[in-house]
Amino acid sequence: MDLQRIKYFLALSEELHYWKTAEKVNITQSALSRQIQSLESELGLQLFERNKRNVKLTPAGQFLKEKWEVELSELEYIHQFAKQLHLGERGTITIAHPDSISASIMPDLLAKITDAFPQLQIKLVQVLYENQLEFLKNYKIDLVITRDTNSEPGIKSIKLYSDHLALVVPLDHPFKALGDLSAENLKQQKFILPSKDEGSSYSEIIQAFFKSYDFVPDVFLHSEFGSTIIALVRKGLGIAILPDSYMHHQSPGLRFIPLPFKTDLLINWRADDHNPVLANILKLVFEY
Amino acid sequence: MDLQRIKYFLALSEELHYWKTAEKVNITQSALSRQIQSLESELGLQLFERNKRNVKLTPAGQFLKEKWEVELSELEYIHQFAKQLHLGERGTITIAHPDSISASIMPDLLAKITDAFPQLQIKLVQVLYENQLEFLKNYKIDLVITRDTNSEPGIKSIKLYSDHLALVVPLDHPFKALGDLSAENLKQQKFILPSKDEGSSYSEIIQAFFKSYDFVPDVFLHSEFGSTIIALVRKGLGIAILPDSYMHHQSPGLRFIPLPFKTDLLINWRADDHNPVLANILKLVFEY
DNA sequence: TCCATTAATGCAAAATACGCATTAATAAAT
DNA sequence: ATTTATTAATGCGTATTTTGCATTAATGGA
Repeated sequence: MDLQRIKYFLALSEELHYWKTAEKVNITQSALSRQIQSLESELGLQLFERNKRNVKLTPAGQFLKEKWEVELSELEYIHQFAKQLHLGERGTITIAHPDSISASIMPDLLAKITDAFPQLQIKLVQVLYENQLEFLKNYKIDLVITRDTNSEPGIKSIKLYSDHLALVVPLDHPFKALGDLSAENLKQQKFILPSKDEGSSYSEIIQAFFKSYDFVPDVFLHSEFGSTIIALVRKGLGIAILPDSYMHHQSPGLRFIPLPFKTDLLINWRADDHNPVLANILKLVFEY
Repeated sequence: MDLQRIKYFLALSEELHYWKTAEKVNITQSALSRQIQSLESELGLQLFERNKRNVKLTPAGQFLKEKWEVELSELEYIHQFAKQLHLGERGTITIAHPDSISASIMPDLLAKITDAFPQLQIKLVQVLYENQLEFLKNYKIDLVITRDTNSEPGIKSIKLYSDHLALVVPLDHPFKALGDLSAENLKQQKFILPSKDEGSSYSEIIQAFFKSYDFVPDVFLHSEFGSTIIALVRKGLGIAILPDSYMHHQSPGLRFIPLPFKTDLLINWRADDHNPVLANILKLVFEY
């Protein structure tokens, strides 16, 4: 059963006149007549009561007219929706990102995405460092922003941005600028640091920092969550080293002292993921 | 867009294998391949991600699979329903009938109808004598049972049944049988009769009855409704002449004395009404 | 009774769909 | 690295379906 036939039927059911209908739908009267006939024989019922003079819907025809109008418009909507999925203008994508950029890069990126593709559904999730690539491979997430390069086959990634590291201290702390730091006074500080594996390259850079002052820090506490670390520093429980993206968070009472160390942000996705939504988002990211 | 194509698509979306699917739907792999291709080009989107080795739904394909499954089953249901309308196994018909047969012929007839066509919706309405044919012509009712022949063009009718008239008296009334009636004692009775026009031929028969005893009745009250008349007779307010179908009503305390007069019941419908439901009901009625 | 209208139909041409055989890409086996 | 097996796509000739034109036949109105 061709949907075009149903459209012809609907046109005829409005006009109730073969000639006029045929003209309106741009076929000949003979073609229209046969289309209706084959529709009737396909359904095994009569759609119109007709003689050489009049055309009138049967009860079954009337019923089908009403129902088919609804079904066809539903189908049209469905096809349009599917087209948007195809173009990557609709659909869902799940993104994992580190807490550190939730107030800096992420809002900008998300604004850009929703601006370009307002129908897109974006799911943001927090994924522990150790699970990131596994979740990506298992289709639990489609895009993950990390601070660590990966060498997995099948996972593509590109550098998105470079962050400076910063020493985070309370406002009333004696450290005001990079020059205030020395091996001696650093030794007297209590440090609150990220867990060893919250982005291993990031951890390594922090180690490098301590090494440059040639001492082993007194680590008071490890936390995986930057916002927790910031709260602890604000309460005066210690000082921290964080990517300076955190400066964009609402953090009164804190001073960020930039350090000459950088940490990269990378965006990762499955190489074989052909979801058009992903393609569109990557396009936006690359423009970034 | 042919629905058959969508069915092929759904089959392939289950199997995800052209050969197996083609075999299952009884076409060659080449035909299936082209069906899917033309479906894709019709929709302007890709349904499957495929190379020479693997077949996989795209997001749009996955979406359409789910939606089309629903739509197709809805359409199937609709077509089946329409088929039943065509066969007159479903649909609505509005029937008007006189009160007199609501406890005799009507229950039998309705039982027969619902037995043969359990899906049919029957609307029973009361229509005043004077409106019966007008309502029938104006499509307010489809079938009307009357006690009067009609000569309207475009209205067909056949005789359904013949009723005897009966004299209706309270049990304690001196009239016990037809022999008890005479011109003298009839004159002393108060009569409760139907309105002059509640089926004119019926009225005429009653007039004929009185004429046969050669007197003019003392008519205490006219009513269009048989059940009202019966109630009044039971209360002793007078005696009545009614079709003996009323015997089938629950009417304790009454005696029906059959009279040698008959009144016909006719069933009427529009000659040009091709509603299959009507045809089915008439078929049942004719068997009656 | 005649005329105008109009849905159905015979027929040939055009368009479409199909099956067969083959090709080409790719994953698995050696 | 090379071979083999699998399998979706495709070229081509055939079969089927659909179309338009012209005509027919039924019907309501003058």
